[in-house]
Amino acid sequence: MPELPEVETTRRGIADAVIGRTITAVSIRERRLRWRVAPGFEAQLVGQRVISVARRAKYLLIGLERGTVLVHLGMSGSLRVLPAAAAVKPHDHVDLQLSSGHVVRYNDPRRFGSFHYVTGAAEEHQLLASLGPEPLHDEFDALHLRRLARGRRIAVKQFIMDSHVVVGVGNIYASEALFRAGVRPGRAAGRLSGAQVAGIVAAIKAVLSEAILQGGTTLRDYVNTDGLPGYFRQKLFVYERAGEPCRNCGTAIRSRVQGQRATYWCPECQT
DNA sequence: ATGGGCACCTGGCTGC
DNA sequence: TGCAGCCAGGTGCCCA
Repeated sequence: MPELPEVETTRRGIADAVIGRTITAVSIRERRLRWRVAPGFEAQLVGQRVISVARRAKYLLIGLERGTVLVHLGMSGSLRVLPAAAAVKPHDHVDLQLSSGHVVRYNDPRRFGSFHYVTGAAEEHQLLASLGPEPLHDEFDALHLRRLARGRRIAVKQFIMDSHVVVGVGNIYASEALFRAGVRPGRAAGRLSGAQVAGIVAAIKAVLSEAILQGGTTLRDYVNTDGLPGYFRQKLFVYERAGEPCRNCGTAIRSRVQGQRATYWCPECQT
C-alpha cells in the first residue's frame, strides 16, 4: 500500500497527536509482523516522551527521549490516532497508548510492516544505512541518476524503484513518473539520454509532491490517520488503467508484468 | 556488482 | 453458493 506520499501523510497526521506526549503503555496483539517484534519492545518505550516524528524513505521515525521507534507500513499497514477506548478491530496489531488519552493504533492485514526500537543514530540502523537519497531533496538530481545509471541494463522502471538509487518510488508512482517523463518503463536505464534522465528526476519530484498534497493514493486499504482515503487516485494517468484511453492522447493504456510487478504505460506518449 | 526470483501474509475479486 | 486461482501501495535475501 503505502508509498512515500502515503507515509508522509501518515507522518503529518500523527505528529501533532504524539509530539510532547508520553507513551504510557504499549500493547501488541500480534508480534509476527515482517519481523517478530522484539521481546522487551514494549518496556523500552513506556515512560518515554515523544520528541519528533520524521520520515526516511518509507520508514517513520518516532523520536523518543532515549531512542527511536522505526515503523514500516509494508503493503497494507496504517496508523491511526484514536480515543484510547476505541474498539479493537481485526488486524489491529500494535497500540501505543499516549498520556493524552489517545492511542496510536497500527492495523496491517498482510503483516508486511515492522516495528523496531533503535538506540543511537537511527540512520545508521541496518535498514536505513544503505538507502539512496530522498527524492524530494536536492541531492537527488539528474547528475546523481545519470551516474548510477551508467552501464546498467536494468529496465528504468525497476531502476527507479531500487532503494539504493532513490527511495520512496513504489509501483504506482514509478509508472506515473515515467508517463510524465515520456519514457517507456522497459527502456534500459543506461541507455537513456541526459534529457530523459533529467525529465525522470523532475517527474518523480512532481508526482510525489502532488500526491502528498492530495493525501496520497487510496486503491484499496490505505487510510490516513483520521481514517480517510487519499485523493490522488483521480490524478493517476496510467496506473490500473489498462485498456482505458490515455488522458493525453486517447490511446489505450497498456500493461505488462515487469519484475513481478504490474507496469502501465501509454504506447503513444512514451518512447 | 548485477539482475532475477522468492518469500512473507490476508482479503477481495473473478470465473468456473 | 462454493471454491480455486489470481492479484494487491514493499523489500530483504538468496541464487546464478
